[in-house]
Amino acid sequence: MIQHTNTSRRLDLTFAALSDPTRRAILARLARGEKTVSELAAPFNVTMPAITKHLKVMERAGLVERGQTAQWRPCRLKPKPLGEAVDWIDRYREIWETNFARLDTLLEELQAPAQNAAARSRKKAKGKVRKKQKGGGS
Amino acid sequence: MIQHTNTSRRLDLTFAALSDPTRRAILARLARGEKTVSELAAPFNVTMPAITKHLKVMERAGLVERGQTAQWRPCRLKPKPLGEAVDWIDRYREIWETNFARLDTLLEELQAPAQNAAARSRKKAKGKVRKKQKGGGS
DNA sequence: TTCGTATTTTACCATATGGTTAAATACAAA
DNA sequence: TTTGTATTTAACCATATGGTAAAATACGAA
Repeated sequence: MIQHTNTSRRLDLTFAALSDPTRRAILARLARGEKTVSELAAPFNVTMPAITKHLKVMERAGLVERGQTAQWRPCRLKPKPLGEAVDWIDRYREIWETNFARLDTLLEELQAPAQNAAARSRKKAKGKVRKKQKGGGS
Repeated sequence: MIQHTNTSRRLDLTFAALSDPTRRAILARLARGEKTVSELAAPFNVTMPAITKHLKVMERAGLVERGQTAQWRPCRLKPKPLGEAVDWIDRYREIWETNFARLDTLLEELQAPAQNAAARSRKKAKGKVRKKQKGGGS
């Protein structure tokens, strides 16, 4: 029946919010600063209620926060869920890439003399992971 | 009408695939190595067809690849879409955090003597961003 | 108070999603 | 060829999603 902890539920909402191109575009524009609903709606070819709905989805995910000044309800981006999403992905990417590195090593061992294979594999296992990320792995 | 480029469509599918807890759990287990469908189904309280469907969603997103040995169709994780998803998020998180840093500076300027404000803001703008990530920015 | 503007709410519609059971398919082994 | 095991397909159901048009709400300004 799956865990479905609070964190898990939040990830559901965050990833779901990110799975729509209109919402991602809204987010991208929101990243540059606070915007009103009509400002957000302008570039898209959908009606206002559609945007309102999208904003609700993002609000539910904790990705946007809204203000109120007169009849305007400006939106601003809350990046925390984005961080949690990245953290989740990175955890498993890391494991996967470790496995990949291990497979690498294994394949190498299969075609190398057996005596120094263990030593070499211990050596190689560092620095292989997190190729793509900006920093060195932790 | 939104762009809806190929990359955008891929992100749709990837984020949608990640938005379900069962699928995330499958992914997590797949990260530790190849598994057959029944192996994957075992820990969950759902029927096999449900798992088959989940796997199709993940396949469509390019997150899993399947083999075939006799009547088994083992699944293995393909991490590339995960990388693309993280890249997308990181791009906008970075912009947002830059804005945040700028706002910080702005607020500071508002309560500081005007003559050295500009100089101070230029100084502070570095290193503020990417708090959470392992490496240094850019 | 009345008008105009910004936004949300209320039906409503079509399609997608996540699940089920039962039947079909694919293959190995007896 | 029959049997057993792994997996998918088909048909169905309930609910969610993304969209609409039209009405309701909230507020500032005249």
